[in-house]
Amino acid sequence: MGTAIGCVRVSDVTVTIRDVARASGVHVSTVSRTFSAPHMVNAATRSRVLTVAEELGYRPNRAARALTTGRTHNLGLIVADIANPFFPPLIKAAHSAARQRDYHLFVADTDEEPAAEEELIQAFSKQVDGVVLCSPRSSNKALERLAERVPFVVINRRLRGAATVLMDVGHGARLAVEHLAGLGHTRVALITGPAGSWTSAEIRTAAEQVPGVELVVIGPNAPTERGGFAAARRVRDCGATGVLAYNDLVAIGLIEGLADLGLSVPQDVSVVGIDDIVPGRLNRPKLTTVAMPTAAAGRLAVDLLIQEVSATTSLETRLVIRDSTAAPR
Amino acid sequence: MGTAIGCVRVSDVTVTIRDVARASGVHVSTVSRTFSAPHMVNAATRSRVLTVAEELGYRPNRAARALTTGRTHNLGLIVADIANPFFPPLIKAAHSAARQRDYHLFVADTDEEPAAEEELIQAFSKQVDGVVLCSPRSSNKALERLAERVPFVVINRRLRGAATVLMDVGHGARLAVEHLAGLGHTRVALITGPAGSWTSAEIRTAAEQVPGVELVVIGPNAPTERGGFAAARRVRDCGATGVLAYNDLVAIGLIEGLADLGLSVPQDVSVVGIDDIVPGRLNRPKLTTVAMPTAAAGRLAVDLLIQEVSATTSLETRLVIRDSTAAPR
DNA sequence: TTCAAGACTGCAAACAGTTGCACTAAACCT
DNA sequence: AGGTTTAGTGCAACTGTTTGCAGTCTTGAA
Repeated sequence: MGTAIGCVRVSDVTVTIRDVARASGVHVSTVSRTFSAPHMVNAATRSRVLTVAEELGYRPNRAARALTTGRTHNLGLIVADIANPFFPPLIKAAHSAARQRDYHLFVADTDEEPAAEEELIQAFSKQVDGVVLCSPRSSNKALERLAERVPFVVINRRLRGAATVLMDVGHGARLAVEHLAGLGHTRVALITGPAGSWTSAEIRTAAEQVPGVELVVIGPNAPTERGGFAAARRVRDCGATGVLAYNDLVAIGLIEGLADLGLSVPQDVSVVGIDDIVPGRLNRPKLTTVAMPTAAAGRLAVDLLIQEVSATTSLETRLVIRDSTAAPR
Repeated sequence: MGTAIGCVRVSDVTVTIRDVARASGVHVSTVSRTFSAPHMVNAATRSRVLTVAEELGYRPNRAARALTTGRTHNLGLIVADIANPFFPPLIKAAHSAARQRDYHLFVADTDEEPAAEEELIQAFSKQVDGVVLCSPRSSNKALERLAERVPFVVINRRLRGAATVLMDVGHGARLAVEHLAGLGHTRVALITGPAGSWTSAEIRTAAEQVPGVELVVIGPNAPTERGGFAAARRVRDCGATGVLAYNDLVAIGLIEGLADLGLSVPQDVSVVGIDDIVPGRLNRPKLTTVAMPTAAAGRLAVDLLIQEVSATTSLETRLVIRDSTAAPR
């Protein structure tokens, strides 16, 4: 303890509150208060303690503090796949919101496995004041049980009893189909996601409600570029001139698949994606898409967590029109 | 304390080692040992304690443990920009390596500000066993000072005294230029990065060493899509038929800029990028690029940190040939 | 049979802070 | 002047866990 094995650290001097107390001639409790309740200590004493602390290089030990206060000033963030372009903007925003209030952020990746999700929440529980869960895959029952161990807020899933941040994909999907209709497309294909996906159902219900367009549902499909690529043939065969894809990756794959069949976008087929991830913006043609407010969701989720308010919010989505949609031939 | 304000938690029962001890009729130290040194406790006692612990839902409190052991089983990871497609694979790999050894990972984003970097290391110091720093921007002096407070390993920067993980861009750049030369390109443009970038210098030196090609250096440029877009005109004017770009974003922007000028890739100009980020793989044409082993770097950095070995490693890069390069007209 | 060596387990002191309570002195109010 | 606040500080107990030391009980060997 103290002396590390292998790589020996030069100065293992860990300055504690007691060192500061001794050096500034006050009791430890006074030092403690200068940091956690400054108004309770005399201005002169306070500044003396502060300078001594500065000199000694003292920094309060948050873990030790957590032991008595019960608040760690840490938050957990659990996503399905850090490397999925959908998440990084969310993570970044969550981190920034957390930092602003002097919280640190644990980030974890479940690799799409529900079991890992529960395991991680458990493991975090004592170490964080709360966790934000993105599109959790665990069962309601499991989540409700876990909610007793640690407060959390859920993004992109309805869960009674837990604070919730939703992004209104349904609205976005309707906008997308209306956009296609407005351009003159009357037959629109919907490339759905995996079977049983909440988002996919949401999109479909909304899309079906747009008057004046005939909707051809193609699916289920893998929510990936390959999934989109594979769907190209069925799109061509169904005679649709406009397509709404489950997400941007699918849209990008689809465009490629269509190109393989000699169809170009947007001349022959118009394609709109969902999510507004970076690769879609850089794609050629630049993807028309439903922008999901991932950054806002991340920020909001940590704010809710920190303020311990239990609300359910639905964030607006919007349609970003770029180059992959045009009037039909 | 205990009772949360605002959102009241149902079961605030935090089961401690003492509860388990009482319920299983042994001393706390025995319970402690069944978890942290199982071989020291009798098999029968151990299993009794374990079942009781399980029943009560006991989980050791890592923060409390850290207080005596000095090891938090937490790691910090600091990157310049979480949302930059270069980093997520690295973060994911680091997380996975950490999890494998039962460590948790704090992730932080400096927003490209050196000050934030130092601030974050400070803030982490008591809470982690070490931090991995990606391409730090802080001064050597600042970093050396910080190294006394917490062990760290640096990715993508040489720093004496600190464990280091490098990715050999130079070698990759040479491979790229050789690839172009092999295709028959004799005049190759190099789109450099920002002035003063270590990577950029590295790339240039290596590229210059390839015999048989005339290198035209264009730069400095912003390391972004816009930077690449803006460089298109100069590429056309210099008469090069092959281009090595500072990174994939620049390459993608460049391809777009060239298209704007009526030049297509790879028919008129061959372009190779560096990094191998997802948007490059999804781009059309699919980008030929120098793959940086970001995942390996993240994983290795974490391993070095945990094992407290102070080495400096250089990871191989390799050339991934896709569709943005071809023989010149 | 005796003694030493293990194998377990308990005791209590850390670890780095926070906080309710008690105490002192000064300031305020009639 | 005497009593009552109030501000500032110290005391000590507490947070959940680890760990060196010492004690007890077996076991094995001489």
